[in-house]
Amino acid sequence: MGTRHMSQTERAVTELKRKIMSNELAPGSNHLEGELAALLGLSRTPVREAMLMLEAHGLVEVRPRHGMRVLPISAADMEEIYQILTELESLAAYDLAARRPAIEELAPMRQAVDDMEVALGSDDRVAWAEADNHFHEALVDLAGNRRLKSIVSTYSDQAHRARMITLHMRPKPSKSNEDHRALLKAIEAGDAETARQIHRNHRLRAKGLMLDLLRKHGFFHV
Amino acid sequence: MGTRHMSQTERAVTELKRKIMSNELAPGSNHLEGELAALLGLSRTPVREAMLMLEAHGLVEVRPRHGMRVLPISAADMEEIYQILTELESLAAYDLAARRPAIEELAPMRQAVDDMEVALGSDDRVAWAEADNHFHEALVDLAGNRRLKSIVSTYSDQAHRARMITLHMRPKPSKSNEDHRALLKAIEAGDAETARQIHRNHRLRAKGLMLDLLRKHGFFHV
DNA sequence: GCGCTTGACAATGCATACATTAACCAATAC
DNA sequence: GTATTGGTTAATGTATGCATTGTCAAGCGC
Repeated sequence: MGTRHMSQTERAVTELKRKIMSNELAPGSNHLEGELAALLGLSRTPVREAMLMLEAHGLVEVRPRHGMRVLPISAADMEEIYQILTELESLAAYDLAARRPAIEELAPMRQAVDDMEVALGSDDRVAWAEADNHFHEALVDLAGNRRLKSIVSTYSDQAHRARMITLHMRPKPSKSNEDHRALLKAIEAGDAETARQIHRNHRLRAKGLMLDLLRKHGFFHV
Repeated sequence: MGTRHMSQTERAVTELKRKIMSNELAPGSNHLEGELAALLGLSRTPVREAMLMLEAHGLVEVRPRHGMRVLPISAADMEEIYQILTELESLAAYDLAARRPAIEELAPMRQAVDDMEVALGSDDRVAWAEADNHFHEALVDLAGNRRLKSIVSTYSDQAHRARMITLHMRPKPSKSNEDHRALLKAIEAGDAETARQIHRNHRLRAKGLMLDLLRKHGFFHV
């Protein structure tokens, strides 16, 4: 891996983000600049910069004298996030369909759907989730709005922990795969409005499902 | 003013942002850490942090050895931004209407519309633009999705310079005021879907108008 | 004249030093 | 027991120092 030319700040961001996403740094926990610097084997300066970046990405909150606090994600937070993702990804679906992409451009999306199909067959939820991520990522990628892509990526990261929790509680995600195939078809047909509707409904259903699970299982925060 | 308890970093962010928004720092211009530190009378550390924050807000790009570059905003950038604002503000309109706010909650929006009416009468474009900002700000504020509010605020800032340029080229914004009144009515009636449509159309029209002006007057960047 | 190499310079990335000040705790007053 | 005050401590905010390294340009070969 090309960690050779990474700045210390980047290293800190990457490493801290990994630790947060994997719950190695527990939601709600506090971490002082000095601690983290020692933990990562760096001086406070790059750690401090990394903390500010993570704060900008909504993963932590920096409170003077208390270090950074890993933000818990409540059901209410997830609702905010899913609403935003719903609107923006639906827009991406619309735009992508509207610009009538060449068939081969859609290869990543097709690949992702195929992978999801396989994962579904062997009930490998982790593989399925990964392919699902690829699908959504390819969608906003191909839509071509760089800012939209950046926002979606930020909030997908925030949602990551919650998705991992509900992954094993939800029913087999076969309906999702149908949605994805249908979306792909609408995009291929250049039917922008249909693409938007399909994806919007897909996201709305996913949102409802996730929130139900989070609330039912008493996760007021993650 | 409470600039007393502001950290130097905050001061730097505020001041640099002001300079960028007012074109005191020209789009496309480059500025080294050292220069800015001297300019603001600080050491490089808080300036450096401020640069990173402005980069996170999409106003500048930091390139090692070249300092920060004030990002020009092209018509293509404005299109991206307006698409995002359209979707998210329309969602805000929907949500606000759906939660049937108390009449007095909407006072800021009503006030903004009144102010716009007055400004329109005396053809005071700057005052009109300010009131328009208040209206949109109040809308996303009242909708209650904090993340949505934060995104909209970020991208509104990015659009600021372009809006200021087209402000005096556009026709008298009377249609805007009609839209705002209609939106307010739909929200009062709790008619979420109508509110969404009205605001979406409002934004789409504004987008088209602005892009036409930018392109017609040869502003490939601002 | 054009492109490549080389070397000096200077901007940066990071470490560290230091003053400030908020948080905590103990002791006191009520 | 609770609230208030004052002192101590340590985390931060900022400045500064220094090694690294990318940039730029002059000079060289072609």
